[in-house]
Amino acid sequence: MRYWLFKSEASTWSWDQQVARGEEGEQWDGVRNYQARNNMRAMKLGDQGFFYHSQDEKAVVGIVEVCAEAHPDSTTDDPRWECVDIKAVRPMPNPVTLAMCKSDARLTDMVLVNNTRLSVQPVTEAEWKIVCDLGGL
DNA sequence: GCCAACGTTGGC
DNA sequence: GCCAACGTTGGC
Repeated sequence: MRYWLFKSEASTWSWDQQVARGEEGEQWDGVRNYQARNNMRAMKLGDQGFFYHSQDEKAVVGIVEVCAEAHPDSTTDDPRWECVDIKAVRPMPNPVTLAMCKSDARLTDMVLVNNTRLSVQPVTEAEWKIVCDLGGL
């Protein structure tokens, strides 16, 4: 089991929209970045991920699960781009903000803190537990 | 709204 | 294969 973080602007695709998709989930399309795509290719069914709202909220607002492994991105004909499907698992009782992550000495190596522009990121097990703890899970 | 960081593109 | 130019993202 591995852990990930999915970043989205709430105005483009929000946690509420993700929740509304239910068990069916939704493909995480539109990624046009090799690093992010490679991360998605590495995902396995059942892997867990954080759902992060960038721009306005800048916080981890929920937990998602990979419900389909990498497949072609239906929003483009370009065969280079693939995506996974994810479904909402549960909301964070208390959203974990970027500021909280930055100020926590245990999270200084977190990709979210160091590479703000990567939209699909790996999260270590230790980081996962810390963020879940901060979020009230 | 600005700007820094970073990825991608294209000319050479 | 290098590097300058450009576009995009996202924090502030």
